Amino acid sequence: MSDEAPWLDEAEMATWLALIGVVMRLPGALEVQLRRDADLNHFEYCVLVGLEHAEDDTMRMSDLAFLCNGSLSRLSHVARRLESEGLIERFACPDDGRSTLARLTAAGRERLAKAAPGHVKLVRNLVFDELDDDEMRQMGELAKRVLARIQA
Amino acid sequence: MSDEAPWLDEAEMATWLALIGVVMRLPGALEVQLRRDADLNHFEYCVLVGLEHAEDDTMRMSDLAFLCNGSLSRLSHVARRLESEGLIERFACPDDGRSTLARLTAAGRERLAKAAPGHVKLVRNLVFDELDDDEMRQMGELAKRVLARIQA
DNA sequence: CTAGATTTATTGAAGGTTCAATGAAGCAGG
DNA sequence: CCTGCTTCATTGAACCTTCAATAAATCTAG
Repeated sequence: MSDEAPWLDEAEMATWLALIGVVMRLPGALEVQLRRDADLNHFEYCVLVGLEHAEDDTMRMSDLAFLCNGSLSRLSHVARRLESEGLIERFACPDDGRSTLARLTAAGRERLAKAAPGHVKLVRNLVFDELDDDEMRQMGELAKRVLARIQA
Repeated sequence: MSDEAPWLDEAEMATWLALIGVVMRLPGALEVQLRRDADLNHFEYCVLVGLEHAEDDTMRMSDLAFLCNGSLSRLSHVARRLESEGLIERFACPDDGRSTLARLTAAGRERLAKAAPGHVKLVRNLVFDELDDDEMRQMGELAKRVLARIQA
């Protein structure tokens, strides 16, 4: 932990305000579309996408929670809702009796299909259409390095 | 709204995952410190900081909500809590009968003083210590442009 | 001038997230 | 083995945010 200069200078403050602005506003912007097109919030969408990209559409709860950048408790509550809607199913892990596996159902895949096209369009519209290829890669690299610190 | 290519290529996806990771995890990381040091969540902290930087420590509710990247309804609920703790006070705007002004109290300033040093340290630790000056400015510029799209 | 539209703010209800507690399953050392 | 420690997951309560409804003040078009 750094232990120096008390506050941020002008350039740092400008950067921080822009970053925190994106952090605070992006989820809400994404959720408008997801709610309208597929009645999902952003975290629910991440869960379904995470499963879709996994082997056999199946993943351990705790791995899924990490992938989706949420707590296990949060995922557990969300999984109950998604399961009650038939979008995922849960079952005991054969290899480790402590673990639960979650799997995307056909209905879950259909729901995802309703959300995804509009979601991608929106992501392009909000982020990628604004950046050229160099800027996009630079943004990714910087975000990746900051993310590594947050996760540590 | 762009209306092209259906999904993100590999580099775009890597960028998106890093960006969304920061977006999802940063608030939680900040709140641990704020809760510990000053029993505030991040939005409450933003409200107090916003007022501290304003003329006469006073700002219209709707301007404050925009500055803090939240809805007016959210601010209204939070303002009730902060006011009941004596950290801010609210009063009618003399110029426009529809508006309410919020002002930071002495107690609010003290509470902020408990939170701020640790908050700045954490922000430096998570973000600015990772970036050199060029990278910091680049990040700020890119975030600013993306934020402009989100706000529009 | 005034009727309707807009801006500003608050409120209650519904829904989602966090936090702490609980418990089951596996692991590690004696 | 069996005791304590760790991992994995769920749960309920408390808390926070969102959404829709409400209402007051201001603006605007005719």
